Amino acid sequence: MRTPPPPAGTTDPQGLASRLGRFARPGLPKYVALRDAVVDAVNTGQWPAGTRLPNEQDLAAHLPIALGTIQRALRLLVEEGIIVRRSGHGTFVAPTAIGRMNSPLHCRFVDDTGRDYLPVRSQFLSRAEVATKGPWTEALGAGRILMIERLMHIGDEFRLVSRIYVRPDVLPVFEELPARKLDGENFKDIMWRHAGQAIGAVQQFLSVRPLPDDVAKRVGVKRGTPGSHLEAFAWSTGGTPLYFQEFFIPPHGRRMHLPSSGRDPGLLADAP
Amino acid sequence: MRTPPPPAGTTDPQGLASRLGRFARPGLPKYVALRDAVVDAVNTGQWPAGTRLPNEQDLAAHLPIALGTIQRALRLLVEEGIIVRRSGHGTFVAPTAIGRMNSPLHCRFVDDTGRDYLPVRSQFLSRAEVATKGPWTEALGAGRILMIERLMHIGDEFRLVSRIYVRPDVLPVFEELPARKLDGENFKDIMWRHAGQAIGAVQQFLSVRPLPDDVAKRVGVKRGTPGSHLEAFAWSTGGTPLYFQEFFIPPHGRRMHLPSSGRDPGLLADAP
DNA sequence: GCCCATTTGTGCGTATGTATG
DNA sequence: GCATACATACGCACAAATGGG
Repeated sequence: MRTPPPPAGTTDPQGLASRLGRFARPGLPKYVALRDAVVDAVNTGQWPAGTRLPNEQDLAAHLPIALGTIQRALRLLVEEGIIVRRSGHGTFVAPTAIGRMNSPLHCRFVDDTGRDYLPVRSQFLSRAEVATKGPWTEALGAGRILMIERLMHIGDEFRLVSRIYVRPDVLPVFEELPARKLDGENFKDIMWRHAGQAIGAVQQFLSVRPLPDDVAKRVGVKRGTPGSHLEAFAWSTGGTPLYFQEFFIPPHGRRMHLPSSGRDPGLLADAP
Repeated sequence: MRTPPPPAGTTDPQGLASRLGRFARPGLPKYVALRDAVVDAVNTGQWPAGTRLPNEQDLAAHLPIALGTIQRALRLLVEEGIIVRRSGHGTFVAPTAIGRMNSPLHCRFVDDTGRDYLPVRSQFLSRAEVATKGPWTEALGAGRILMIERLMHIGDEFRLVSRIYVRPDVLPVFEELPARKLDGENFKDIMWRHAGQAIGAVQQFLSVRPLPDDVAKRVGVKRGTPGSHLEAFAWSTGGTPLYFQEFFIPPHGRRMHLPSSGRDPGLLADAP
């Protein structure tokens, strides 16, 4: 009998072994394949937060991977914030593993307590193929680019406009899904479940200038009101560009929590 | 004869061995000690950018550290952006190693070419001990806190106000240095040379609201003009809080490049 | 184009130390 | 004290990338 101190259940090495088979490819380092297998198990919801992983010895015994390599994969997962480990205790899926991987950049506005975020509701505005050049072409390269524009309602306090640019050949979901599915809360879940890739690096740029007229109208401020323009580029851990996203943010009374690359320490309360 | 393809010179394992002695302490993992020794050599300017490090075999042969452990330290340094490595080529101090470590968050505004930053000139405004509570107390804890306020001139185009909060017991330089030394270009160099710690994590918050009146006056915009308020917390790799910094940014025509945690891929031109 | 030395990158197996309950 | 499990370290072998002859 094994003791599962935190919530949730445990995981058997066998299950991971079969999963590993789907990710192991010739040329791909084993520690990457193992990481991918774990990420997948977490992403698909099969290993909810708090799930206990087998210990290092068990993994090394039941997988065709040496202990040192196992450890390297686990270190990688810790750095990415997917799992947490405690000496003499065990290895567990991190409390917020899914959210951290899936949406390093959705709108997080800190509430009055400083320990939580305001609820966000997204409203689909438009989806279009863009042919013009812009920051998105720099990042995503040539080829077809799809833009999805949404209006984000932040805790019934204010609104902002978000535009995300993706390559439909990399993320076909965006083209295939009916417009109404692009609406609502679970946008990001849908999105990264289909991408299946973890974000490796994020680059962000901020400018402060009058909001475009159409945006000002959407978010309900006077024409010419200055606001923040936040641009973000995201790459997978493999280095392939994933998306370009821009936000037009009118003046408001909240603090927006910007994402950092890789492991995100979370809110200040539980900072490193 | 060894061939040093990039600029600068090479390094001998012996020199590193003596340096390592100053960092190795009982209880401290060897890979951390080696990392610290390299960081120190780079920070003190003794290994300028492009300096070639000995290869893995040499290091393992001349240091009391096994190859696997050497590799772990070098991986760590790569993740932190201190060194760059190329198979079959060698290990070199990264082109911008100092800048990246020392100032993950100084004002970087992209110029017209999109490949470089505008020149920044900083002007000392005031230094004071703050007793009031604020975001800085959350991060830095109780105890004395020193605030240094500066006016940053961005490429003769506009100005912004920067305030940095530190604990004088952690970074005594800030208290000891005469005010005129806190002025000018080399502020950040002075600063992190004395800190000797690499930044491990950065957390950032953005709000958009009217600039405080005193700030508006300093940067030369009308009272009540909305601007961006950027707050940043930085921790060392060890997890101890290093500083809290805030920027008041008026509307302008440039893109500010926000720092990301850990290794920073640089400008878009040389992104991953 | 091809071989070859150099150097990094990956993987294995083992041993030992340290934190936790 | 004791068992468990993570953490560090060692030494070796081989694969893959690079650059020069």
